[in-house]
Order: sequence, then structure tokens, then C-alpha cells
Amino acid sequence: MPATPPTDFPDAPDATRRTRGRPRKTLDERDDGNRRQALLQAAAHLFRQQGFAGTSTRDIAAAAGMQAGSPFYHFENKQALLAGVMLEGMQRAVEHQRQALAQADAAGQVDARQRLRVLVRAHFDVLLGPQSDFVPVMLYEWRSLSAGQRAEVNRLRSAYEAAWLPVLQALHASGALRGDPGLARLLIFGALNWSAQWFDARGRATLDELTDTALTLFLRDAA
Amino acid sequence: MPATPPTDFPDAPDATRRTRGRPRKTLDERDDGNRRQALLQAAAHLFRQQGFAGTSTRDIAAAAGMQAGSPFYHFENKQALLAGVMLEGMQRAVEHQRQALAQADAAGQVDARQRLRVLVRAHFDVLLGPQSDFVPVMLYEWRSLSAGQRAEVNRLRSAYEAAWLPVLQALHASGALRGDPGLARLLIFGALNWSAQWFDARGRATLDELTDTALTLFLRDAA
DNA sequence: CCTACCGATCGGTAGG
DNA sequence: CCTACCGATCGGTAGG
Repeated sequence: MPATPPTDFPDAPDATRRTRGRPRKTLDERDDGNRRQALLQAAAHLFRQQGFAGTSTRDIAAAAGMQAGSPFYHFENKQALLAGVMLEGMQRAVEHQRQALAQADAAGQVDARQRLRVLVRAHFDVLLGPQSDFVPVMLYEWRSLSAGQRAEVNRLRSAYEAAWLPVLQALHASGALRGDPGLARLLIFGALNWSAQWFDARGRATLDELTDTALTLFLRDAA
Repeated sequence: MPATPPTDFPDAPDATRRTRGRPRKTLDERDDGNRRQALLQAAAHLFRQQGFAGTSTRDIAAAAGMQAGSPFYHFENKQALLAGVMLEGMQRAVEHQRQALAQADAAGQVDARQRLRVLVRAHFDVLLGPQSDFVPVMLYEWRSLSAGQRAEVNRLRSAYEAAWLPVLQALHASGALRGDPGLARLLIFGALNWSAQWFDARGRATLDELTDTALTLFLRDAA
């Protein structure tokens, strides 16, 4: 990505250029997808705190340091901003899951029990770790997407969820997990996803302890 | 409660009273808290479908067969409508739980495992059964309440949740439930509450089957 | 990306 | 509970 040369205003008197009017943006703030990213970040945060309908595009613009109309230079409309947040959230989730599983493979952790631990821990990372506004927005602002956007997000979501089923089926086959694996998966996702409502990063439990408790709750001991 | 005598309009010509102007409301539609109840019902439904911020008081009025300004005759503001929905939802939940436990007592079901089944089933009833808009609104529109309203709703919610802990502690003591009962309770509530997002009453699973699967997932078999 | 603006909608009220 | 209405806010756009 080539650095854009600083374009001066030819008609501005040189001495006052830096002191009059609104402060100049630094080069770094201007170029490439930087501002788009700032909008997504701000939108994720506000959508999570106040919901989609409860957040104005002006709020988002202000949080990203822009004027009221500027978000529409980067996104077609408010809904496209929401879809952007969700797609980014799911891409991160899929990628983090992929890396976690690859690392487990490299460490020779092929046991279904170990793999479930990896999946649960990666899930908590994405849901409760730093920068964790994107996925909760996906989970809770679902209904505000158009049908087409929903389908697009759903493709990533299905890929993410698909990784769980073979692991749960293996655990069911070995007797470590009881009940229909499909229904069990829904209940387990619920248990994990609900943590976004109550987990406090400053509180007592760490993500490791949470993972332990969840696995202890769902799985039987090895015979 | 004394029946209100039908008050006629003294200056309305008798013959046309029933045919001109907007149709008369029947007595039944007019008196007491009937209209208030219709507003709560409509609000619960719309808040659930579209969220609090995404629903206008005009939508609610129309759904209850009123004009735009009329909800404010019954409720101070939009937020009071939301609080009304949540309080009604929690009152129903607490009452249903109380009845279910009383019935279990009468049937001599004092075993902790049996009591957990009763609690789970009653929870699903309130969350997924007929008229199940009130509690999901409570679960998902939390942030739109004022601090004072939140405290009021929380009192009922704490009472509801308090019934679970001794049962879970007994199951933990007997080895049927693993992990800290406090954390386990949060995970279990998550698994159950999340069902409001995916359960389809027209689908395959019944509430009984759901209850079975949940108990099988969380509890170990008797030794 | 900002400025200036528009039409629509919203929560809420006065007065009956 | 309706009628008529108000001020504020909102998503979005034209033109630079």
C-alpha cells in the first residue's frame, strides 16, 4: 500500500494552516481502510451496549471522530454497518477456531475430550476476551439484518458450528456425552453464549476456570 | 368489583348511535384493566419481535386497537410499558414455579433429581409455552430499563432463581452434579434461556423431550 | 470526508 | 380514550 503524499491546500495561507479551522488529521488517520475499521469498532461497541435500533448513526460517527453524514461515505446504510460488524465477528471466530484446532493437532491432542476443551476455550476467547463486542452483536441483533445479509452471515456461522458436531458425536459414542448430540449442541451453545450476559472480566472466574466448569458439567468422567 | 352501569350519551340521537361514527366499544372492552392488559400483551409481542427501541408506541397502540396518544393514558411513558411487561412476566414465572413445586410436594416428589425436573419443565413452560413473550422480553431487553425499574424486576428474578440453588446444592452433594453449583446454575440457565432463540413449537421436539435431554446432559446417573 | 439540509418518524402532551 | 399537535431526533443525500 503506497503512502499517499501530503496534499496541501494551494490557496491556504501557509502560516495559519495548522492553527485555524478544525485540527488536521494525521496521515495515519486518513489513509486506506483505517476509518472504515474505526467505524466498525465504534458500531460494534455501541450496538452491543444499546442495540441496533437504540444506536444512531450520529453516535457511531462521533465515536469514530466523524461528522454526522460521514459513515455513509463508507457504508451504504445503517444496516450495512451492522452486517459489517457481524461478518467481521464471524470471520474472527472462524479464524480463531481454526488456529486453535491446528495448534491442538500439532500438539497431538486428537482425543475428542481434548478437542472439545479447545473448542469451548476458543469460544470463550471470542465471546469474552478483548475486543469481544463483535460476536455478541451477532448473537443478539440477528433480527435487524435483511434476509440476504442473514444468509451471508449464516454461511460463516454454519462453518463455525460444523466443527463441533463430529466432536460431540465422538463423545456421545464413547458415552462421555448423553442425549442427542444435535440437541445437546444447542443446549451447550446456550450455556456458553449466555455467559456474554453475566461474565465480568474483572470478576473472580477466569476463562480457564469457566472452561473447566463447563466441561465438568457436560461430560462424564472417563470410565 | 361492582359492575359499572352502562352510561349513555344523553345528547346522542338514539337511532343512529350504533351506526354513525367509529364503532362503539362493547362494555367488556371498556371497563377496568382490560385495555391496560391489551397494551401489555401487544407490547410484549412487539418488544419481543422488534426489540424495545425498534418498536414505536404507535405500533403498540395500533396493535391494541387504540390511537397514537392513548397508551399514555395507561402508562406514564414507553419505559413504564416495558417495566410492566417484565413485571408481569416475572410474576407469572414465580407463580408457575410455586404451583409446580407445590404439586410435586403433594405428589411426594422430594428427591432433588425430581425437583430439578420440575424446575426445568416449569422454566420451559414459561419461556416457550403459550403466551411466552413476556419472559423473553425480560431476558433480552434488560438494558432499556431505568436503574429503579431494574431493581424492582430483580427482586422477582432473585426470588425465582433462589428456588434453584438448594436443589443444585443437594445434587452436587450427592455427586449427581459436578462443578461449583453457583457457576453451574449460570451455565444451566444459559442452556435453558437460549432455547427461546431456536425452539420452534411446531418443530419436532416437545417440551418434555427438551426437559429430558437437558437433565440427561447436566446430571450423572444414579450410582 | 464535511456542510447543510430534507422528509419522516418518534415520544409525549393539552384539552376535551 | 381521541384529536391535534409540538419539538426533537433520525437515516440519508447533494454537492463540494
